[in-house]
This record gives sequence, structure tokens and C-alpha cells, in this order.
Amino acid sequence: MAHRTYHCTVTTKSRRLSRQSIVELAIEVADERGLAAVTLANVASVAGCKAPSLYNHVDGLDDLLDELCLAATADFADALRDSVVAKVGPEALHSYAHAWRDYVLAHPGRYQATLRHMPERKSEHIAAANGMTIPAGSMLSTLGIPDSRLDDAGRALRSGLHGFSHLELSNNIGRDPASSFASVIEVLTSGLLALAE
Amino acid sequence: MAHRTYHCTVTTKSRRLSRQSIVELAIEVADERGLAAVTLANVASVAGCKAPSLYNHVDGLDDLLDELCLAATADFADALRDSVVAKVGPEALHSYAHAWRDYVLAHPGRYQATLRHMPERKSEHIAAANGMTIPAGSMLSTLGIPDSRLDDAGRALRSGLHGFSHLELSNNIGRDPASSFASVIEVLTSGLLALAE
DNA sequence: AGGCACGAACTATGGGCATTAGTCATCTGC
DNA sequence: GCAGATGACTAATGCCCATAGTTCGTGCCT
Repeated sequence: MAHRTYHCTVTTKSRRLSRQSIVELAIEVADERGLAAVTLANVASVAGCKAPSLYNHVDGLDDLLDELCLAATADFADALRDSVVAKVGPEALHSYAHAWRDYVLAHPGRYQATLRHMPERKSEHIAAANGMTIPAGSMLSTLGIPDSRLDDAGRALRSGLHGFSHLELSNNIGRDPASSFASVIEVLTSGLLALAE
Repeated sequence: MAHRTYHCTVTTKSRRLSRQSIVELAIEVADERGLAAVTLANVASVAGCKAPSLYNHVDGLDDLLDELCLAATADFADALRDSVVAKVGPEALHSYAHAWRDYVLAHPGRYQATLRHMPERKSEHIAAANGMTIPAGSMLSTLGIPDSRLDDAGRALRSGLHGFSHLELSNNIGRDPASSFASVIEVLTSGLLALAE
């Protein structure tokens, strides 16, 4: 008989794990079932293996969550950067704000992961977070904010957007969140323009 | 020998539990070790008993967290209300904002509990949350915000304050948070005044 | 081609947590 | 005093993270 022992050629699911693919599966789990559902057991189940196998590629749950945070931060930063290309002033702010909220609603798990505190790997995290703050800074510059106040303005902006998004995610915004968000943008725009004098 | 068998008269810790005292201990644990440390095991240990004993007074962890949320919300609302008595306009806003941040820094666990989503016991939660929104509404009125926009203004205010506080709690505000917070207040004040026209 | 080393999966195990069920002591009211 | 209710306990289940030790397949080296 001619069949050589093609050992596992039948399995369509790639039986080969990697750090990269595990993080991608973790992102799926986070967005679909919440960041809290990112457990080794759940990710392993999605990956078609058992939890201990993940330790060959990832140094435990904390390490996986760190990696998830970095990937999510970079991804979020991309979305924000894209939102302000070729836009200036209040229009850019408007676009930035909506990109923020849209991203959070579309990828809640990734956004939550973004907020993770990482004492180790701090420099990596700061580097990734710069992807968020740098486009925000340029955008605020076009609003007329002086350089000396860019940091403060950036934090105020982030506070407002994060506050609304986080409240909306945790079901703490009542009805008509879209119009409430429009008011947040209104207040931020006026307030930041006042900062520009 | 005259000693009668004084069974447990030595124990100074009151061996009697109650729903009330359990919630108070949970509040302690939340503020001192974070909301995530509020587990039945931890609370029981602080109470000097075993976890299953808590079930005589509380219907599981979720019930305890619900109760914690209600107590924390009422407590937080008191602090906010106190902050604006006999104050109007921007000064009241300034005082309200600082009361918010101070409370969060002093009682992080309670503040986190405040954000809990409670599909059951929704009406109780709304009632408690009114303790926050009503004084905020009156305060915003004194800023000149028209009644038709009080809801929006309240949400924008809450977004800004919650956003900053939550970021500060999760170590996402860099150095000099006090001055960053001053900028948030500045932006909110200008923005809300603009809403008043 | 055969053997060996390594990578990557597994099973087995332990500890922590929430929760339930069943047991026993204590306290109260008659 | 005594009976029933109250409230604490122990024991046991199930899910989770994590570690240790084992097995199996692949591929390199001779």
C-alpha cells in the first residue's frame, strides 16, 4: 500500500502556536467577551489546545496581558493618527474624538487593555503610548494651544474622552449617548479654544 | 480551682456578624487593597470567620458588591453635596471638582464600587446616583446653563472628572497630577460657560 | 540512515476562589 | 428546661492560574 504515514495532514487547524498568534486570539477574546474573559483557559480553548501549552510561548497570564496591552495601544494609536490626517482645528478635534469613541465601541477589550499598568516593560509602554499623544499634540497645536500648555491640554482632552467612553462602556451613560457625546465634544472644543486664548 | 469555663469571654472581636458590618468591612478592604481584593475569603478573614459564614447575611459575592456599590454611591454623593453648599458659579464648580478628585484619592475602592453596573436593583442604584446628579445640576444652573442642557452639561462634567480620576487611579497620568487637574478644571469651566452662552 | 537533542504539546498536581449542602452549637421564647 | 430558629462551621465541587514532569515528533549531525 502506498500510503506513507502522513502524520497529521488532515487537521485543518494549524497545530502550531506562536506568541504572535496567541496574542491575536487573546485580542479576539477580549473584544468579544470582555478583557476579564482573557484567561489562559479561554485563550487555549480558542487556540484548540490546553492551557499549559501556552506557557511554551508566553510567560503566564500577566505576560500575555502585557503583550495584549502593547498591541492594543499600537492599534488604537493607529486609529487616532488616521483620524486627523489632513485635518486642522476644531474639525480635527471633532474627528479625533469620534475616532476615539468609535474605536472603544468597536474594540472594547482592546481599549480596556490599553489602560493596563505595566511597571515592568514601562519603556515599551511609553513608546506605544506616544503613538497616541503625539498626534493629539499636533492636533491641539492646530487649535492654537501654545506649546507650553500642550501637555495639560492633552491630558484634559484625554480625560474627557476617556471619561465618556469608559462610562459608556460600563453602562453609566443613560439614554442617547451619541448626543451626550456631542455635548462632550462641544465642551471640550470651547474649553480647549479658551486655553489657546 | 475557681475558674468556671468562661467559654469565649476573652475574644474582644465581636463574634456577631451582620449584613451592615460585612459591608463596612468590605469597604475597608476595598479602600485599602483595591476593589479586586473584595473577595469573600478576604472579607471573612477580616471579619474573623470563614467565607461560607457570610452567606448567612449576604447572598454571595455579587450581592455584597451590589451593597457596597449602593453604600459607596451614597457616601460619595454626600461628599459632593457638601462641597457645593453656599457656593455658586465657577467657585462651586471648582469646589465640586476638587471634592471629586479628593474623594477618589482618599477612597479609591469606594469610588470604583460606584461604577458597578447593577441590572437588578436598578431603581435603588438610580436613587443613590441621584444624590450625585442633583447637586451637580443645581451647581451647573448657577453657572448659567439652561435647563434644557443640564443633562448634557452634567454628563460632560462627569466625563471630565471621571476620566481624570480614573486615569490617575490607574497610573495613567504622568507627573504633577495636581496641575494637570487644574487644567481639566480650567477647560471644563470655559467649556461649560460657553454652553451657557 | 540512524541516533540524539530540542521544542512543544500533554497529564498530573497544588493552591486560591465562590458556592452549596449538611452538621452542630448557641441563643431565645415559651 | 426545652424546642426551634439562628448562625457559625466542615466538607466537597468546580473553575481558574501555575508548575513539574512526561511524551512525542521534528530535524540536525554524524
